[in-house]
Amino acid sequence: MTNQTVADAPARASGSGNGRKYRPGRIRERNREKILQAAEQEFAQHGYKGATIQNIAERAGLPKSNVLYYFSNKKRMYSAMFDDILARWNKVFTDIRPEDDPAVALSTFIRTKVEMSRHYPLASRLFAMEIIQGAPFLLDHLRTNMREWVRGRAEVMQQWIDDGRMAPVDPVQLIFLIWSSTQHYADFQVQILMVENKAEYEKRDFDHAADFLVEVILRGCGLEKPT
Amino acid sequence: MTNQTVADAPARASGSGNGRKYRPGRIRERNREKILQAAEQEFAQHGYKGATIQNIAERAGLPKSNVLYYFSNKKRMYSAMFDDILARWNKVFTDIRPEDDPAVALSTFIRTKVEMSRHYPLASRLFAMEIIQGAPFLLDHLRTNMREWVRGRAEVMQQWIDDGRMAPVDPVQLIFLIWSSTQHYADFQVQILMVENKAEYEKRDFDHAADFLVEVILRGCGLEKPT
DNA sequence: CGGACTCCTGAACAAATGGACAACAAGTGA
DNA sequence: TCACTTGTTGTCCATTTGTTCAGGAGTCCG
Repeated sequence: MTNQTVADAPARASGSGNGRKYRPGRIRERNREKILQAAEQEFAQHGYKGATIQNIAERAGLPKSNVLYYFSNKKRMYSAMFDDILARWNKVFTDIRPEDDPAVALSTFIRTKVEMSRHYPLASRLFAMEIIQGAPFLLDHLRTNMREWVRGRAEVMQQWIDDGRMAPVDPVQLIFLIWSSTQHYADFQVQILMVENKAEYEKRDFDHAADFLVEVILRGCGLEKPT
Repeated sequence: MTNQTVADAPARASGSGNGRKYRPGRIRERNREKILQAAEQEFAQHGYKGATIQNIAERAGLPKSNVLYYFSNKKRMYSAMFDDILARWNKVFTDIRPEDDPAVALSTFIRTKVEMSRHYPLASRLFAMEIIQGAPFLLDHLRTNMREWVRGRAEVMQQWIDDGRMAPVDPVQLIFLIWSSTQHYADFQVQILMVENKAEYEKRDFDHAADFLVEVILRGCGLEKPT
């Protein structure tokens, strides 16, 4: 929807029209990035309504007016963030094909998602927040893109099942299971750390979690951990 | 922590001291309940910062001032809610013992949690929100009660493993897996409904989900679905 | 240098927000 | 009924919030 190449910045800048061509400028890109990063923190922590532009500005180390220069209002800023995040995600997700080995494919899927929880915990929490709040901004995305995505993967899994290559479990539920269990490490980080009495995550924690999930879920699907 | 029998209401009512004994009154209980229910909706949808007393009042069908009469401020109202919810939860959770059958015990655990997602989706979302926001109000609860709870269950499971009654999987991770996968149906309701192209949940959806989870997770632990 | 554009920001504002309070209404036990 | 506690609510207030705006600084190209 929103075009994110040039952003929507000027908003009320002068007439534009047909002057000399002008390079978008590096400053724009740099500040945009700084702000979006700050926004990610703030929105992930307080949700859409709870987040304040003032706070975002402070996190970014800029005056509020400057933030509003780049994103003319709160709503647009919020959308822009999701455009960014969804683009980032789309880049990572690999396809699965009927001729793939189920064990390898599922294992890769799980490990990829755990890595995402590790590298982009804020994005994960942000997404969780948005959904819990009723997905006012992402409803459309869920209804179209995500539904298709799930349908596609589920069909491949069903193929595997029909070919007797894995146990007959509901593929859609399986996707939900993988989503929830992997995202959990990002969304409920605080809870996990408290329960495990740790100050912060280490790399090996994620490796351990991924190993566990791969083992249990694959076995649950009648598969063996790939070598 | 907070005593919830008489609430904190009067706040600035006259001296109290030693007048005649006075019955707490039914009105109090009824309104308190109405407000807490409204608060549950509002806080679950917008988080602590995003929720407004005005909105809660409207949902409860009362003037804002009246709401503030019962809960002298926002923070107290939020805590009171969690006192309620945690009490409700504690009532439901059954213990597990080393001599129990692992398959039956885990199966019951999973089904109970799915039922909770079905009956108290707001509470689940509320809890999720609180954790995502960094658990400012529940940190202590996580660090003490919940940690102990997990430790206890994990010990029993470890016992089962040592006795060769289930596959050697990390018990703590297993608890996280069950938590995340079952809560998912409450917290990410909108996403699931959109992806499955449904308007709302039906009872059978939860039954189906519970059956799926029991089957996959139990098999993942080297167990067989109990009859 | 000069002009055209981008970038920056303090000030101002209307609306919303959490909360205080005082006056009043209703309930309760004797 | 009376004395006292509990319940109700309109009004007020300081602060915060999203957003506008006008003017000024900075940057780039010829």
